[in-house]
Amino acid sequence: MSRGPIGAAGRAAAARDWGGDDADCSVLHVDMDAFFASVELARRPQLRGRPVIVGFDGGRGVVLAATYEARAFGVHSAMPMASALRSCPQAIVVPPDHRAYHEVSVGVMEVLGDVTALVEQVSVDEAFLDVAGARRRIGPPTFIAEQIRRRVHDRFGITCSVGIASTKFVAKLASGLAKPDGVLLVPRAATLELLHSLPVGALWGVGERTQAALGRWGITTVAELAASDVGTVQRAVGKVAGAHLFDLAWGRDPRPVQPGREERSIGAEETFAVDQADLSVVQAKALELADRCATRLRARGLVGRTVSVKVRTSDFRTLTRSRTLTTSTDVGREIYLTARDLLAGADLGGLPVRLVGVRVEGLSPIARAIRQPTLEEAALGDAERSGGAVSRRDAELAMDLVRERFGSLAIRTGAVG
DNA sequence: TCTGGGGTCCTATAGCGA
DNA sequence: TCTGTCGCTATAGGACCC
Repeated sequence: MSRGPIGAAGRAAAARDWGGDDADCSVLHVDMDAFFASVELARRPQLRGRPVIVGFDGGRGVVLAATYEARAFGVHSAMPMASALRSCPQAIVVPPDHRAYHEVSVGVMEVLGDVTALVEQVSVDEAFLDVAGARRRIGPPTFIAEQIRRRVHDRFGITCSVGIASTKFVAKLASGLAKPDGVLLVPRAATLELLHSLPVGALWGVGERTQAALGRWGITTVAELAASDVGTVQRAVGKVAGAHLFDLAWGRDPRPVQPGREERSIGAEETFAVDQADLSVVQAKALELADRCATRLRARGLVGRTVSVKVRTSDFRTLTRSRTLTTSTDVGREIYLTARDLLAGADLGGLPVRLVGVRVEGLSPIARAIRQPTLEEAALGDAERSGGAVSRRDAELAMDLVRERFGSLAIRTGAVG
């Protein structure tokens, strides 16, 4: 689901055959092609060959994924749905089904896990593999790549592209160039020639702002970045990012493939169909979102210590406020009460609210954390608590069970005073 | 043209104790 | 004792990615 910063001409030049020397090329980047759209097509073969857009029709939605037939009309992910439909009025719009995508994602990761244990999942539709070990057991990286592609296609009816290189960044670049439905090997010896043929925007971490910042220093291509000195790059974009970009431009990327990275935060946010001037409506939404966060925390056996809220006002400005609790929690009501407090303290300049979000950070496994009683539980006193009075957390755990059995709409938290 | 929702990581700043 | 500073933590905001 990448949005290529590399122009068509640059792509054609860079996507060429760079030779077959795979010595030292043990990093694979596997990336599903138009993932959400492909899953929909696999379920509805009658849509094959037609421009399909995944997203919500009407309202304030954006394009989540588009088939290559739709992309031919200039449609790309993150584009507002309204402008996508102006460019491609004949497109078939399919609402997203995240549960289905998650299921396929889990299956694809299983396929990758059969190759090696060194799999680092980066998002729902992509992962890095270190096949240095698997190579002796299975075969050369290009063989492994084709095997993965065949298995994913046979099992799920979707295609993926694989980049093979000596570093994560170049492997990712290669998978992007291989798209759709291809494999690209970039031998170590060819790395610099490839990199130095690209615009700076091709570097991982260089978006619109960074590109503009580098542009002010006359740097528009990776070759120019590599030719300037580190100090200049650092003055343009900051110390850490500057050193990192300079390294990438010279093909240096020491980051290893890291399996099993832990989650850092869990959050939920929602954009209102119409901007809300009524704070009580915003609070009610915050309650729902806090509840969603808590349910997900409990499902993963995690607790979090910092609660943060995000508010986007009608002028599209975003404001965040956060507070660290004395003890970690997975209780929706606690998260909500903190969020409500933070919302009340935020100065929105009298503007209506477009979006509200709640996020819990500073996560740790509940087994490692000592969960303190909530304020309410503490108020009940030890005797009552041990004597069977229902704690807030127990009540929410019971709700989890009901939701699991009867669906997420079966039970909801009421407005809290 | 009018901008979602899930995240990660970095930077600046401020307060605090040594 | 006063002051500067270092390191740590919390907080706010921003850029970026898919």
